[in-house]
Amino acid sequence: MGEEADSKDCDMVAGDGEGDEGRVLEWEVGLPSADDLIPLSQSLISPDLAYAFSIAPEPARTLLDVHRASQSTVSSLRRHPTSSSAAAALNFFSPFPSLSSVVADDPVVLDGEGDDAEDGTTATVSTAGESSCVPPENSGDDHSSRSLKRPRLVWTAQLHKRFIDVVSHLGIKNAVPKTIMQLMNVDGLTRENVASHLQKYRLYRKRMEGIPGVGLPPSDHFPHEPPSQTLMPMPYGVPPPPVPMPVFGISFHPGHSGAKEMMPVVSRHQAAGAYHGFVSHHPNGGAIGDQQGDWSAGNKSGVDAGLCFRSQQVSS
DNA sequence: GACAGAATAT
DNA sequence: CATATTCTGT
Repeated sequence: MGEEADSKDCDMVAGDGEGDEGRVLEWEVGLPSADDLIPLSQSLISPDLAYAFSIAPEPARTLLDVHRASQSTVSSLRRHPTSSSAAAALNFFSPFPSLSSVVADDPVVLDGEGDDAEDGTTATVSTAGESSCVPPENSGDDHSSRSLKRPRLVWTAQLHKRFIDVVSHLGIKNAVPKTIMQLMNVDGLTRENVASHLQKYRLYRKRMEGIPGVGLPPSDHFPHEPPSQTLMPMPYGVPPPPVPMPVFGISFHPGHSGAKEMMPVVSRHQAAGAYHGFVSHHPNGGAIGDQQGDWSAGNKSGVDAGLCFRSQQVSS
């Protein structure tokens, strides 16, 4: 109906070949170099592997596809000036986000259905659910993606980080499920997913009110504030996998017999698994110093290399 | 009705 | 315990 909004501000994506002019180096800190990334044109998994797991061959994706998806997301976000405050929060999208690693600079894909880009930069979420990657075609009656129960979402460290980033940017006040969901830009992530997590997050914070030693993030903040690191990551344990866990991963449920089907992705970026653990403090427990794990949200350098989410939204 | 948030259920 | 689902109030 009205393509008025050009993606003027969006052209800073790496589309212009050597356009170093438009690049913000700060954003690239910690990112793998171009050489480390798997080219978009290359599938993440080998054909054999794909076949073995009955994974449909991915359509070739180009940078354009990625950009297109990214832009559509951004523009769609822009189109909804939600509220005043939320709009303000969205602001950091266009001009010049000084964020180090928040939202939407890369579209996240949740659900490997097959029409979204997926690469090193594109985050992907991973669900735990049925064993194999490919859900049986659905014999008979199923109406594509509708009425299908999605597999349980696993909040990986990456996902959680995004969550935290977004929440901290919005400020607790504006951090409501819908907005968070939008800003996280994770395809397939639902409002209830976020709501549920948010609920937990809030509980966690509440529990921690007044506890010295650890700073709590400002409950609210102003329209434009740089991503102050003053946020309170829930204890997400992830960062350095003590044990060699090179694989990247799909977080599968421990429910399935030994079939540990992780994509033997060669990525040397360890991709965190699910976070393990909230601190379980007892309400009246005296000792609160324990840090069962700390949510690795403070991890600036760790750019979300890959969230992997595979939903069994069989279409077709 | 859509949504947020809390309460339950799995 | 982590998430999902359901319920309730706005």
